[in-house]
Amino acid sequence: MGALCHYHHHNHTIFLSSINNTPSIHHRRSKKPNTAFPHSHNHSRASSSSSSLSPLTKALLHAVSSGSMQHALSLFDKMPHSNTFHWNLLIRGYTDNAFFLSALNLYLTMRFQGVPTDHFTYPFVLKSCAALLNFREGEKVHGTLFKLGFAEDLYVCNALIAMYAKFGHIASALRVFDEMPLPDLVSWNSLVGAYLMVQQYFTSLRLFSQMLQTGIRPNKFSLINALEACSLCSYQLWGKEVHCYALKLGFESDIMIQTSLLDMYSKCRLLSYAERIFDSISSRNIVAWNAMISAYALNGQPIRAFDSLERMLKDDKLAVDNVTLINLLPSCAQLGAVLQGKAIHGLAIRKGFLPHLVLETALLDMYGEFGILKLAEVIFDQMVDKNLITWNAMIAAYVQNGWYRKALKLFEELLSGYLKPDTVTIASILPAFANLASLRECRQIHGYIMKLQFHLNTFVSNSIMYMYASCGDLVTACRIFNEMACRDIISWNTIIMAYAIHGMGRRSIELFSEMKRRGIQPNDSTFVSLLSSCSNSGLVNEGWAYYNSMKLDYGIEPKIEHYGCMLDLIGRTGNLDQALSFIEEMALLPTACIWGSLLNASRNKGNIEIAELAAERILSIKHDNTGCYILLSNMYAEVGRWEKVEQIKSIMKKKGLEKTQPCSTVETNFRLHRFTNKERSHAESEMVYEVLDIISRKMGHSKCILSATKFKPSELASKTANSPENHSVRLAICFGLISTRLGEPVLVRKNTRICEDCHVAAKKISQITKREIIVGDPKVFHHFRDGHCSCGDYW
DNA sequence: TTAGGGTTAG
Repeated sequence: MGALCHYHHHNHTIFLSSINNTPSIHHRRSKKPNTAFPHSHNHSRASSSSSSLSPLTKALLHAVSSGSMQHALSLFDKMPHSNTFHWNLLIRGYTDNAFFLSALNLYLTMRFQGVPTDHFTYPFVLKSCAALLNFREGEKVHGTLFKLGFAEDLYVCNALIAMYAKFGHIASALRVFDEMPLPDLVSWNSLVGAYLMVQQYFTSLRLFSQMLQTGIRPNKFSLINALEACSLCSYQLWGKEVHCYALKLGFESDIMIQTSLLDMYSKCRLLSYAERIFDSISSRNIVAWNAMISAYALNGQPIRAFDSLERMLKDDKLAVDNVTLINLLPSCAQLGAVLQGKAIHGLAIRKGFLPHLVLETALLDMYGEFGILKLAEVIFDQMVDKNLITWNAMIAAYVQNGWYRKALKLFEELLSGYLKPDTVTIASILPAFANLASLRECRQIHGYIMKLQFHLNTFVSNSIMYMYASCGDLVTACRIFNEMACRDIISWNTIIMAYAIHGMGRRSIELFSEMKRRGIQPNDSTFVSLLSSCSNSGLVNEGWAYYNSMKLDYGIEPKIEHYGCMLDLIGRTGNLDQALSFIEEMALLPTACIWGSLLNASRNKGNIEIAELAAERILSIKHDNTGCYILLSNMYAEVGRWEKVEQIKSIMKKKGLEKTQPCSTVETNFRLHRFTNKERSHAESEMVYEVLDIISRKMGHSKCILSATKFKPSELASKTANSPENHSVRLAICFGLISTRLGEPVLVRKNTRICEDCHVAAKKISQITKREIIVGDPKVFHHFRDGHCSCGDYW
């Protein structure tokens, strides 16, 4: 391990410069309790040595120390002259045995009866308030002890810091610390711990460093705190520095320090360092094994996590505890090992580990990742004890599986309860807004987020940006990006994706260049954004260039998403042979998405043979893919193969699949207007049809202009009851034209992809009316301006 | 008689 020590010469050294061997300062009680206060008269007696204690007092002391509170209470009741010392003893007994409410009540009785309290009383009372999370009472006790003159006592102050830390009231904890005459090691450790608890890792590290500078020699708890802070910042260099310091102080073979180091290296993504620490532990206990199992999951080595489990059971003959199981679950999720996951669930039940808040939340999360939402819901509903993390996990499970409505419902339920959402809640729920909400609702949640000050969090800002972009408001998405104080790689990937969704590939490329200029290293997601942008905008050559550069210049191996983008790009060129050979040469097994991309390409080219092939492959993977049936059916209809159309219709009927009812929406200031095909129930329907009629006439003989469809036998008109002239999107566009301000774009959102006729019509309408028309479908936003569309007529 | 402790869920 000595090899790690060279790091203290590094520029980033923050701690070691202040490390020396000065002995710790001895802190003495700074000030005697206020003896002028009337209640303190028999204080000195209370502190006398045990040799001069009465037999009854000695018995009470013994009872409390051995934890028999019943006995202690009966002795206390027998006392003719109980004093402060006796009361303190009893309060201590209750606190030590976790009867916090009894401890607090006893203190209140003490005060009520006029028994004087002293500086020994308060640490116990404060600890009880903290344990009960009783903020109100804790503050009251603080007020009382302040008035009584105990607020400068070292032990009382330390207990106050710990209590406020537990409440998450960092400002109060800091104030107590700042007003202390001479904070000691415990005070510093408590404050550092307090900042850890409120997740302010950098501040806690800064405090740790300040502590070193004042010459206080840290103990192992200081180092454990510092290591946790380093791991949560994922800052390897500082972690290594603390490691050196631990060696210097002789904590090399302290198992708690070793476990903390292991965990720090694991969270800093230095798995081999973590393994070396683990190997150096002479006698491994369950905590060390659990930490190692967690390390493997965290670093994407789930198989090794299970190997460790086996070694732990066999070599060290240790039994699993609930933490072991909690740590194994993410490995199951990574492997998609449903059976093993369920086996662990069963084991947890047999071992009597359930109910257990953390274990249940971890199970819920795993089932969510498996996509087995029914089981996740069962766990959630049956949990007796839930916290915010549990709620967030359930919301995330819904969102990740596309159950947005359920997610929104749960989110609303959360808001109406006593728990308050945090940044994780918000970042988890925003994709549901992005998918389902109107712009007005997006603005509402945005306002709410600003009120909570969560918009300052990069993670949240990224989600807000994406939400606006997917709801059609690219302008606001950009403004948020520009106003962000702290952009990470995800911010850049998101803004590039935002332009991709809106078919503005050139702008995506500019942003990619700017990102590189600023020294930000692109990752694999950056290329997903960039390649989809090239594909959506028809930048074929650029797309190929980036695809090649990704591998050559950045060493990023293409994932299935990258292949999907490239296939869309190839599809645009209409070269289906190239598309087929691309699929064959892929290093990964094609998914339903890949075949979907080929299906789309063959539809655009009107190649029904390849479409059939693609559809067959899709349905062999996902046999309930409605969109696939519909697309194929439409293609058969276009070439007049009605027997095939009927056949698909009957298959769908047999499988219980229903065609999604196409609908388009437009928002005015106050509400969302929804149109289906041939809609006549809208209040303004008459006006809408009048506008549609005027525009159709302006477009000229609509029939011939709009007949851009490649195959359109005359019989089609009679077979399709649903003529494109009455498609929802046109009604929505017309309503948008009359209900929004001139100069503003008309924004229409659609739940299915726009048909070719409507696409031609929308281009024409944009030209005739000189208005920008934006039509968003589940995949892209078409920006129609002056008779052209941003998608380059391929979607 | 008086303070804090390693692994654990989003």
